[in-house]
Amino acid sequence: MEIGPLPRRERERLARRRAMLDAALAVFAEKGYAGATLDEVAERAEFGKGTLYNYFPGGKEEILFALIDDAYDAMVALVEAYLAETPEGTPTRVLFHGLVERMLAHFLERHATFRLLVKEAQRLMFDDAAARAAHLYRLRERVIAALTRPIEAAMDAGALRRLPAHAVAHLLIGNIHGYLMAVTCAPGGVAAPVTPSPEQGADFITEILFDGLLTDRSRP
Amino acid sequence: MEIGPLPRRERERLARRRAMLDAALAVFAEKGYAGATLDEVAERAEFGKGTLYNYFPGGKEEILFALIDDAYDAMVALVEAYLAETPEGTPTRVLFHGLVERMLAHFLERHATFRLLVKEAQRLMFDDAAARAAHLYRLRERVIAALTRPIEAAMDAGALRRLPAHAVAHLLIGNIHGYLMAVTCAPGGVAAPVTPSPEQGADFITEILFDGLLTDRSRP
DNA sequence: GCGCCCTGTGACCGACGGGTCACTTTCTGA
DNA sequence: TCAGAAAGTGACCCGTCGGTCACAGGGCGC
Repeated sequence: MEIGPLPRRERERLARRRAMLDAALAVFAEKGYAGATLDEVAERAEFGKGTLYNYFPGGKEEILFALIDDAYDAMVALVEAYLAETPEGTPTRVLFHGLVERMLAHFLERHATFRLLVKEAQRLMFDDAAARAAHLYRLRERVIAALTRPIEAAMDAGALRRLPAHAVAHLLIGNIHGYLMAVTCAPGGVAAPVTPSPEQGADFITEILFDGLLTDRSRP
Repeated sequence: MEIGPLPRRERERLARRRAMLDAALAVFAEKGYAGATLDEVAERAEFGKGTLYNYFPGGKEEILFALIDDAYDAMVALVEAYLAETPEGTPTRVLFHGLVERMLAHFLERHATFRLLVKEAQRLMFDDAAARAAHLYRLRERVIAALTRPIEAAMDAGALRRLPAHAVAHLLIGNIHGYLMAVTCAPGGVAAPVTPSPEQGADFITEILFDGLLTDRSRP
C-alpha cells in the first residue's frame, strides 16, 4: 500500500500486475477457473498472453492463488481493522452487528470476489493434492482465528455463553456465507429474495444468533 | 425403487445406469467436474466410453445434472420422509434437532455427494447460462420450500418467533453446510476439528439457533 | 438353427487452450 | 543519438479429452 517511496518502475510494474489480477478476477468469477482462458484474461487486461508469464511464471494456477490469497488477506484485514477501530467497551451485540455488516457490505460490493471464493476456494479445499487443500485450509483458519479472538473475549467477559469459540466462529462465517448465497444467487444476479442491505442482513443474523429462534422466554 | 414389476431387461438397464452414475459421482467428487474425464468414469464403471452415450446422450453434462438432481431429490425426500414419520405434537426443538441430525448423518455418510454439491452445484448456481443457473436455483428452492413448511407451522403454533420463514430455512441450510464444511474439510479428509458425530453437530446447531449465544437471560 | 437387431466398444477425430520463444518495441543510461 | 537491456507479443506447438462411428457379439424372435 506504501506507493510513495517505491521507484516509478516498481510502481508501474505493480500497477500492471494489479490490472492483470483484476482482469483475471473478472474472467474467473464469470466463467469459473476451468472455463476461463488465459487468452481472454490477457485480452481483458490489454496485454499479450506471453506478458502474463512475465508477471506470473506459474501460469494460470499462480494467478488463481494470487487472487484467492488476496481475497482471504482482505477478509482478515477487514476483521482486524474493524476490531482495532472499534472502541473498547462497545457492547458485544453492537460489536458483532457491525462486524457482520462490514463483511456483508464487503462482499456485496465485491461480487466477483465472492463468486471466485464460492466457485474455486471451496473446490480447492477438497483438492486431491494435499498441498493445495492444506494451503486453502490455512487461509480459512486465519479468518477463523481472527474471528475467534473477539468471540473468546466476549465469552471471557461473560457476554456470550461459554461454547467452543472456534465452532462459533465457523458458524458465524457459515451464516454470512449462507446469507450472501441466498441474496446473490437469486435468478438475475444481485436481486434479493431475502433482505438486501448489509444493515438488514446484519440485523437478521445478529438477532437470530444472539437471541435464538424460540419464543418462550422474555425478550427486551 | 419399485423393482419388482419391471421386466428384467429394464431392471438391468437401470442397474447399469446406476453403476455409471456411481462411478461418475466418485470421479467427479474426487477430481471435480472439469478435471474428471469420461475415460476414467467409463473405466471405473467397467464400460466402454461409447456406452456412456447410450445411457446419457447428453454426455458429460447430462451425467452431472443427473447426479445433482438425484442429490437434491434425496434431500427433499429425506426432509419429507422425516416429517411424515415424526408424530404430531413432537416438540419443535426435538423435531428440528432430529431433522438436523438426519441431514448431517445423510451427508456424513455420503461424502462424495457432499463434495459434488459443494464443488459443482455452487458453481452452477452462478453460471452465466441463465438456464443452468435457474435450474439449480429451482432445485435449491425445493429444499428450502420443504424446510419452510415445518418452520412456518412452528411459527403458527407460537413455538418459534415470527420471522421470515424462508430466510430461516436458508439460515438452517447455511448452518448445516457450514458445519459439514468445518468437519469434512479438515486436512486429511473426514477427521474432525469440531464436533464429529451427527448427534453432537445437531446439538450444537440446535442449541445456538434456538437459544442464541447470549448469556444475559434465564435458561432452563 | 439362423439371421436380425440391439447393445457395447474403443480407436479415432478435431477443437481447444496452456504454455513457449524468437522476434519486436520500448526504455534507459551514457 | 545510440547501443544494449528489459519488457511485451502472439503465432505456434502439442497434449488432452469430449464426442463419434464403424464394427463386434450375443440374445431374441421366428
